[in-house]
Amino acid sequence: MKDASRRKKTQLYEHLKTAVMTLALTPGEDLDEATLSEEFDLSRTPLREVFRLLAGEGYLELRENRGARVTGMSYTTLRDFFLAAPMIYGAILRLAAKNATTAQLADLKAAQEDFKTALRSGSGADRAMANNLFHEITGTMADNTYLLPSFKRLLIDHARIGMTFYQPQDQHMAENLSVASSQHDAIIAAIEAGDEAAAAQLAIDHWNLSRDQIELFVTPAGLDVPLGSFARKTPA
Amino acid sequence: MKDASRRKKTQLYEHLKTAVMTLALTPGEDLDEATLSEEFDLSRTPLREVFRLLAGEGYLELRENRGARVTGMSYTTLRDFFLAAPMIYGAILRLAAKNATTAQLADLKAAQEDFKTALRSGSGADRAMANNLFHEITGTMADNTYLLPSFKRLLIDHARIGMTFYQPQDQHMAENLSVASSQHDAIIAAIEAGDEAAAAQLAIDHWNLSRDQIELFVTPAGLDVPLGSFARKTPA
DNA sequence: AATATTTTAATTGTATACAACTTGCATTTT
DNA sequence: AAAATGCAAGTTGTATACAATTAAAATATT
Repeated sequence: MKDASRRKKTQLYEHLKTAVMTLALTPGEDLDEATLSEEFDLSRTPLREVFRLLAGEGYLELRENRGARVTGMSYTTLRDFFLAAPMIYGAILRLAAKNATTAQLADLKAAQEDFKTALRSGSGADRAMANNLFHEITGTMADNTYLLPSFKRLLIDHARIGMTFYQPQDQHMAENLSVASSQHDAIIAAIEAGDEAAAAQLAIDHWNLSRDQIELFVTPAGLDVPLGSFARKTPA
Repeated sequence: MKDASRRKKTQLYEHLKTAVMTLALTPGEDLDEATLSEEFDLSRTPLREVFRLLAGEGYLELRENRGARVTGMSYTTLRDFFLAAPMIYGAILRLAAKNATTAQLADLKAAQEDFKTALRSGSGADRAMANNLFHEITGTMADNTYLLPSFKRLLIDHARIGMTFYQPQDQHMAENLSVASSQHDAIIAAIEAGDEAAAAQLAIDHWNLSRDQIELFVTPAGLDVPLGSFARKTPA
């Protein structure tokens, strides 16, 4: 009968994880122990252990005598993010190209198929989570104890940032999504070929694309068009 | 009366932390809830929360239904370590040089004085912990949410690896320690001058020195001396 | 009326009892 | 004697009651 409890715990864990990454729980939002305890039919003790676990991974922040809240995002977050991400992900993909097993490569290809499916017919959340799984697998491939903590932390906010542009609001953003998909294909090829340099470069390209998407979101198309013109920024 | 409990908790937390870093608790060693609970006069519930916290930071590993143990170290650990450390620490020092406040710089200088004192009159554990504090402060200076998790993870094993050479076994190792101290001074200077490039380079130099120390430990001096000679490898 | 102060309710943290699981030992079986 | 099974002791996980803290409401004070 302990199996049932274990299941409820991982269920809660997964629920909170995806809720944070898909912004169903917004950054800074408070979590209520009592409510969740009832909803997941789990006593407060194991529930709080899940909180600790999620806090350790960067999903939640715990405040003394003041409950748990979703890890916040500020404008400095974005800056820190794009500073660290290319470096860490470059190293991850380099190592992935070096160390990936054939089984892992098969997983990665499957994840990419799911990602493409999500792009075609999924919701924004589906896309963000499919994309997240793809990158998590590259992390597994890299298999470096010391890089993974930062990488996983990056992936959380990558998903959250991504939620803003996985529901593209104009032609340009939509096309960037298919570019992202092509980049995934190129990443797979580089890993399969064991081409470390190419993999590292693709990591950087991939983040540059993300940054472009953010800029398109922050500065919507049309606003930086020459005065007097009503045309949208021409999509490439 | 809750203050007392809070104190006991942080006491336990700090105790386990330093015990892990100084190898008082050896990698892979099992921890006993009941014993610790009695020793620190703390019930099992908060004690297990401390376990979770330490596990999240990489000090401990928790196994389902099978208690906590000190995070293991294998020979692959060293490889992973020296692969990730120069990159992460390079970035940390670069950011430190960019962002450090004068208050933080004062902290760093104080930490370096403590380190020097430890080199003169402290135990191996004192030296490792003083060195650890120095580096932790540079992490605070860098102030990047995404780099810190990996950096802190690195510092744990840096301390543990360091324990092997903070009790130098020959002249060469001893001299390397004073080189390490000079490098700390140089790091302080680079940060104070805001010289990012110099700081980044010093990070790499610092790890190369650590790697040399390890090699001296793994391959003791004298064994690779030409046949027929009884002279020690000449210290630089 | 605006600000302090006290009281009350709600939430978080700890201790403890109990249930589930793991492990080592003894007994049985082949 | 070796392997398998069952039992007992010890350890880990969960629920719940209670204590401490915080937040909110109500009352008092200027």
